[in-house]
Amino acid sequence: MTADVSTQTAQKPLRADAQRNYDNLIEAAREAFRERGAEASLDDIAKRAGVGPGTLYRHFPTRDALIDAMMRDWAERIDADSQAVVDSGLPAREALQIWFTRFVDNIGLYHGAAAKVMSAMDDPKSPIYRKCQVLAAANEKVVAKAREDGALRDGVDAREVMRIVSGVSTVIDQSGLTPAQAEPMLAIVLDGILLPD
Amino acid sequence: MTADVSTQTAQKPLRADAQRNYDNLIEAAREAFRERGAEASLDDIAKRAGVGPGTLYRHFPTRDALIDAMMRDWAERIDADSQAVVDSGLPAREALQIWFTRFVDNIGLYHGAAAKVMSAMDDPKSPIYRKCQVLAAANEKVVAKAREDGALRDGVDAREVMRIVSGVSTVIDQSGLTPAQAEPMLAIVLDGILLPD
DNA sequence: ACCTGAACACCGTTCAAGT
DNA sequence: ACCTGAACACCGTTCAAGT
Repeated sequence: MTADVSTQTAQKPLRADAQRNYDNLIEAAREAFRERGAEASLDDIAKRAGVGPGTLYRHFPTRDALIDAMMRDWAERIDADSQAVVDSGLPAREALQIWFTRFVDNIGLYHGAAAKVMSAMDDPKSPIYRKCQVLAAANEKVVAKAREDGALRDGVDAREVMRIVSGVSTVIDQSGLTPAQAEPMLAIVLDGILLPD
Repeated sequence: MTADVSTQTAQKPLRADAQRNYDNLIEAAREAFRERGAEASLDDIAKRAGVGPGTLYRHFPTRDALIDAMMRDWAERIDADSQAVVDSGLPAREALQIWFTRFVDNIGLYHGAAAKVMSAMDDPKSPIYRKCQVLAAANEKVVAKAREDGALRDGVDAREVMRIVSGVSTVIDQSGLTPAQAEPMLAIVLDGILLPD
């Protein structure tokens, strides 16, 4: 189940120069997206990577395909974070609080990332859909643990929890707040899904 | 306090042809934004209004200035909705539930509107900032009423409530859900801010 | 098999020339 | 005082020519 992360994905091996271009493009994209946000110029990314624009398009036919490739290790980080929380044995409120905080951190890859992940959540045609499924599964796991502990209100659905925490993430991202400023909103969510007392 | 809404804003009167162009541009913008979302082509809007692109820029030097003009009656609708809820005499939960639902509806003017309002919320330099202030004041009023009724948890801040409901609105908008599908998320917010029992 | 970069298209923005 | 539309700049996207 553990994939080879050092090269492309799980595809046929690339020619040496192509592999280098591929890696350079992803690195350049990370920089550019961090600096400029989700609308970063693809031409600029190609320039930073030292390749022609055609090469970028060869490897990544769409902007989303490039973003998807940038997020390779992201899914693994998500899995690790959710597993750590479930294994921690912490009480439900603390466990969920940590998980939500990690959620907001992880989804804030660059300006506009939270919104992009959100649109992909319900769109199976999006290249990022798979990544969202990983996030959904991780969230489901943490919420299920809290439910087993008898801590959740009746009718609380993991999917809705994921949606609302994504919403909080978008607020942080779009309003230019720091991740720490998500805390009051996350407190509302916690009180909203946990049984009182 | 009630403004003349049939012409420009509260500015000097425009020459007759300029006023017609101004109105046509706003109408064209409403159509275009509804169809194409927040990134609608300005050139296309000018064409729809039957004017040159220069005319659009004369009246609205930035995209946000045009959006702000489109939202003229919006602020009044917000005010009316919040007042109606406060005057209704409904119990806090029902009142807030109706207000939040209206909030989500109102902020979903076109695809991308919720995110735009959110970014303007904490940015006094945005042309839309004033409109956000109106929304914030209306929300404050409804939340204050619930607090007077002794229905709110300690430490619940109207600003945070506005942020999280804006977040819910963005989820609806970005994920292509219907406003009705906000209900489970709004239920979480309600349980999160109201005193149990 | 992969890369380059010129070429095209589209759109935002400005401004000189008009009325 | 206001409008027009040509002109420019920037960027996404394609593709013929190269290695």
